[in-house]
Amino acid sequence: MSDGAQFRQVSPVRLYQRIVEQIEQAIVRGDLKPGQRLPSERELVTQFGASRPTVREALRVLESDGLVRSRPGDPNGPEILPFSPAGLTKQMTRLVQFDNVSMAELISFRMILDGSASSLAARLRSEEELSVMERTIAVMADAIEAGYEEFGKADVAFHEAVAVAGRNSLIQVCNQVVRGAVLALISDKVAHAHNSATLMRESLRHHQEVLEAIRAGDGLAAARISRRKLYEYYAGYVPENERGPLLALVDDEES
Amino acid sequence: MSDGAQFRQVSPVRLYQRIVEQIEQAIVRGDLKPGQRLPSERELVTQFGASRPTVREALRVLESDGLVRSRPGDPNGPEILPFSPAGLTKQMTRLVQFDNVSMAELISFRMILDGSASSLAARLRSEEELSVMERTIAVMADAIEAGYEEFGKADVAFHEAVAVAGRNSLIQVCNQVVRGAVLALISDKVAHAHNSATLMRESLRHHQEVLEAIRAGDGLAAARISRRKLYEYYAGYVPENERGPLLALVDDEES
DNA sequence: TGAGCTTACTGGTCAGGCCAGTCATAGCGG
DNA sequence: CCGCTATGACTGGCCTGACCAGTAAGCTCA
Repeated sequence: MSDGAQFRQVSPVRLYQRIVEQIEQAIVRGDLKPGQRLPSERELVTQFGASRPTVREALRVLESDGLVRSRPGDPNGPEILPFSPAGLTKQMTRLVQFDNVSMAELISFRMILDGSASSLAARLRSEEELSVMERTIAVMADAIEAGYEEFGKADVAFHEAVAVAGRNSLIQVCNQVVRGAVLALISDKVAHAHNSATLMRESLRHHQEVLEAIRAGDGLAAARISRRKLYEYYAGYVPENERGPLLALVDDEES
Repeated sequence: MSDGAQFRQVSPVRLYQRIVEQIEQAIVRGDLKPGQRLPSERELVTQFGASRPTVREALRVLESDGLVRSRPGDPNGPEILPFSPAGLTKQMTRLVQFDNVSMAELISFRMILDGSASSLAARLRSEEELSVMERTIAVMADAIEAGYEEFGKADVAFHEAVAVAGRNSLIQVCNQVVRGAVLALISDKVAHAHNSATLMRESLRHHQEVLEAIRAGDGLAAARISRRKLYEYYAGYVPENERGPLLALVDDEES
């Protein structure tokens, strides 16, 4: 068949890439588990039959991908790291900076993710998960006096709990990433503006409403409240003429 | 204030990282635009005051991040690449393989993204965008005889058009990434299974229904149909006892 | 037994070199 | 005059060997 005779573009594979692939696959396969150590650079040199600079290039790439970490003088060699979405966050942040993704799109995306997570949580949550959410909200209430630092942490914990109850770690990770990206863009403005007991109390109330909807198993309401809450919270950072898509999400279930 | 006196953990910054940062920021700032060239390695050595292995480590990291590309013998030096979500895809794929994200979660996420995109598109689409979608559907219809290869391309094009009309490039990119991850997991099974005119015709009909809902401006219907379509298409790849969360999404707007 | 020193490692960095490839250009033949 | 080819000055890919500043384990000595 002619399909099988098609040729793909080739690109020369560098030595260091082969090394990266081997180590990467060993980690993915589970042959190398987090916490375990790689042989020392000089030992890898003999195992791979490449020179030290080449081995080091591979290690630098793996390190930049968040798979391993080298520490000078460590006699045990580079450490295999547990998975972390940090790499995803980095790429996502890059996407935002590069492709000039607007604040509006970012928040729109958060509304979608958070709304979906709440909706799923409303349908799938167990009793224990519900009580975890209640506890995080209690922490939020206590943290109002402690300042935005503490409050923010509890806020994040609540959203994590919702995402967990929604049975979807992708939403969890993406939401985390997008939240990070949003904060990176408005970090200076937000630090003081949100350090207000009034705002925090309002935010707390919104969270409580979401929790109520989740408890009631009302996915639509949970999603709607989540989205509206986010819109009210962040709309101020979006130019007025770009708020259309956001409002479309707020109205989503009502028309 | 005591907040200001808090110390953060420090980690020794390697030389190559400083180089990566500088080049990275130059790209982000726009000082270096895609297509432009970096100085040669030996020139960078003098500019950064580092040795060639160090400069090369930095270049390898940038290359692995998809920011630049080095070609042997190229007298113009490494090329600045246009942004591509390939890095995101790589990280997302890693997330899937590592954190053992299940097929169910992947598809659940696609249903959310695609549904949201359709819903947004229904509310925000312009007439031109509508006609673009119509054209891609026409291409799909024509491609049924040409085999799944062509059909798949047109399929992707339709979803792209919807995402564009939804005014959210994040959805676009994420959807693309997740679709890639799904295909990577089931590529072998899907190649022949989907190469069936019956399946393609059914898929085409589903797409037409989505388009109708978008044309009518009915966001809810567009989202519901999108999700249902994806569920029917992919449910076979998900173990039965994991389909609960997916069904929760299908029923989402009906209860 | 415990505190301090020695030593054998580790990774970080450098200098310099060889090779194969690419490309522009100079010089050739037409 | 034009087109082709050969040359040479580059490029990146890779290697060798070396030095340094750390770490940590083991040894010595009080």
